[in-house]
Amino acid sequence: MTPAHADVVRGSALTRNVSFLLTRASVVAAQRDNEALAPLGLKVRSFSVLGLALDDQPPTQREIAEFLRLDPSQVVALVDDLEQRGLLARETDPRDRRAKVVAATPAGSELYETARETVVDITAGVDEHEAETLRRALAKLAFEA
Amino acid sequence: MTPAHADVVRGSALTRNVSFLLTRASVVAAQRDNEALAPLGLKVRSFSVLGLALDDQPPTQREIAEFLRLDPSQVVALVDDLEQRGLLARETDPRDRRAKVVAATPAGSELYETARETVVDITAGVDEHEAETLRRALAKLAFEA
DNA sequence: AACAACCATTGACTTTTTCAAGCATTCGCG
DNA sequence: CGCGAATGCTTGAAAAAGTCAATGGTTGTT
Repeated sequence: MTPAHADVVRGSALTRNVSFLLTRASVVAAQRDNEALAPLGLKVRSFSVLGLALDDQPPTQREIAEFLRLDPSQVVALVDDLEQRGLLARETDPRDRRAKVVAATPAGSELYETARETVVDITAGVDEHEAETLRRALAKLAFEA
Repeated sequence: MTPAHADVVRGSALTRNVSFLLTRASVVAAQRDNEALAPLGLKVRSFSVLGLALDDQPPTQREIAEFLRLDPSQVVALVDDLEQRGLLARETDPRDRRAKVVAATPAGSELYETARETVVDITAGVDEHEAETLRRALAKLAFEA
């Protein structure tokens, strides 16, 4: 076991800084999730894209980019990868032929399901009421743009 | 105003995924903070390092790396920059001459103070009780390694 | 019909992240 | 004590992620 060197610093004012806690928590979560998803050939990014593509009314790439706060060009790469693996498909939006709707294939939704089981819920150590307040507060911060 | 394209996707299951909310919220926060800090020549990273160097018992680079979850080599670059600008100083730790203790200079702590005022508190729209639960829950997630 | 706005894509470029190797120092153990 | 393993900082290279401008096809507006 590492002798918790970080404890020295634990008393820092940063510990009460929500921005800092946010980034540290998200890094911790992302590292864990990426590790869990690696065997499936996914990362949190591709996992999220797959999840969005699963919707009844699948999103366009632009919507994905906005939702995930990515540059559209990054979405291209993500979708390219998942499409080549047969996990989702691009279709030009009939209502706007510039846009491409991204929908998961059966294989994609199947993989997503196993992936979802693989990723342990991060709020395991938190009680349900607290977890719910957490979700609500985070959602507020995440979508306050 | 943009017609909130992302709303289409707002109902996605991801919206209840804490990991996702965490990363999205932290990206939003980081972008805002970076923007606010830019005029001072700081980013959230350097701001954090400065904050840690302000402690009564200043940390070593290794401790900074661990606390910020960065690779030690990244800390080198950060400290290099801040040191060249006279905002902090390296001193070899008398108790372990391999390690270098990083302490803020007066100029550094002054800049940190103005920086702290510049960065608007992200929990402005959240009531205090909720903010406190948020902090507690985030801390749990952030340090559960 | 013409023009501006918009989506997806490409390519270039910068920044961030991740690794491995190096030197100096410390620690544990014989 | 002395020797090898481990640790802390530093460097440099490679991979990944982020940013930005330009292009082709399409839409919407005038």
